Amino acid sequence: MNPKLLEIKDRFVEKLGFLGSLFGFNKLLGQIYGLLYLSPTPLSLDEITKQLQVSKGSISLNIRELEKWGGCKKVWVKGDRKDYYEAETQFKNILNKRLMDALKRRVSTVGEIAADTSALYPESEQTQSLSPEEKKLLSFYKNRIESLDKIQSKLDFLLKTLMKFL
Amino acid sequence: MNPKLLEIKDRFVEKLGFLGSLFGFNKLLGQIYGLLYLSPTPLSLDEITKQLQVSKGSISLNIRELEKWGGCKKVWVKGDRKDYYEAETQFKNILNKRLMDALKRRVSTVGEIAADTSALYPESEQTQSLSPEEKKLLSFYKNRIESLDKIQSKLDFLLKTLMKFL
DNA sequence: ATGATCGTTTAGAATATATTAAACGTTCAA
DNA sequence: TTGAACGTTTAATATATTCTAAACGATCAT
Repeated sequence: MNPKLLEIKDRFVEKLGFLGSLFGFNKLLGQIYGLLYLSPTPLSLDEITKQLQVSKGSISLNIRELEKWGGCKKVWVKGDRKDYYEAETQFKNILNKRLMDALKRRVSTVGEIAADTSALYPESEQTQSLSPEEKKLLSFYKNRIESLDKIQSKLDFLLKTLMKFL
Repeated sequence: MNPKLLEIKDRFVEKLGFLGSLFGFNKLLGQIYGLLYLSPTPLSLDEITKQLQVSKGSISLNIRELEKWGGCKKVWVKGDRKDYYEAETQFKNILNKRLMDALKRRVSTVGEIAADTSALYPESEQTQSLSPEEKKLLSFYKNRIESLDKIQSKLDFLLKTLMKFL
């Protein structure tokens, strides 16, 4: 391959690895995406392995992860047994399918914390036995935990709004 | 401390550690935030160390990180040399001050990749010496990299819109 | 059937990250 | 001017993550 073009590709792959790690993915996952993104044709595991100089196992693992996130998809190449992959270039799809799901799941965790913790609140009979300071502290806890719950609803709304824009 | 209340606090702290790691922070950072969030009064490094059973060094490191993200702030306690911290409870502030900055920085990285990589494009004279297939590949690269740049603008717009909602 | 070619799994090695304990510099009170 | 009380830094350790190489099962051509 022409050294100039190779340099572009390598640099791009490197940067996408960095971008991936910025977003909390494995660096290799980002690199694979970069490689597929700059490939006019689908690539097989072998080719990816050769181009990135990484073990087959790692590629196998990360490309499935990438697929799970909607970053690439398997394509069938006539007359070849190998699995071929191509990049999902519609960024909208990647965002919608997976990233948003993950984001929503994270946001909902906020609400789960409130639900989970409030299950530990003492029954009203038990509350009687608390000292005045303890009663005060308990209601402080309740207040704070409740506002966390409200935040969750807000974030939820924000996400839904955001998704309509995409 | 009353065991019932202690249990609530501990559970809450644990969950916030988990939440923190979900969002790519150090678990301890989340726990510290949880602890401060459920404390009616500001806490000193020592108290945090004692309550979380973690070394002073770790706390020092992570609380500064937390502060950097707008999750807590130092407060002055009259007559005490120690640093005291309290949670930032206005979630809006945390989001605005730091999380959004970080998100914007990440998004802008996408654009930087395009700028950085396109700096490697060969000069037009050099392009002459490329074979027809190479020329084709180069324009393919240019196309893909350009669309990445467009995505960056879109994301940028989305973020700005989102921030207005907050 | 046999062997070659796939992708996957896995146990151990390599690497990166988080944590501790101790040393350190500063500040302040005596 | 000491020394005690702070928060920070750091070097070593512990832990978690990532990666490799080899084993494996499945599929296909012969």
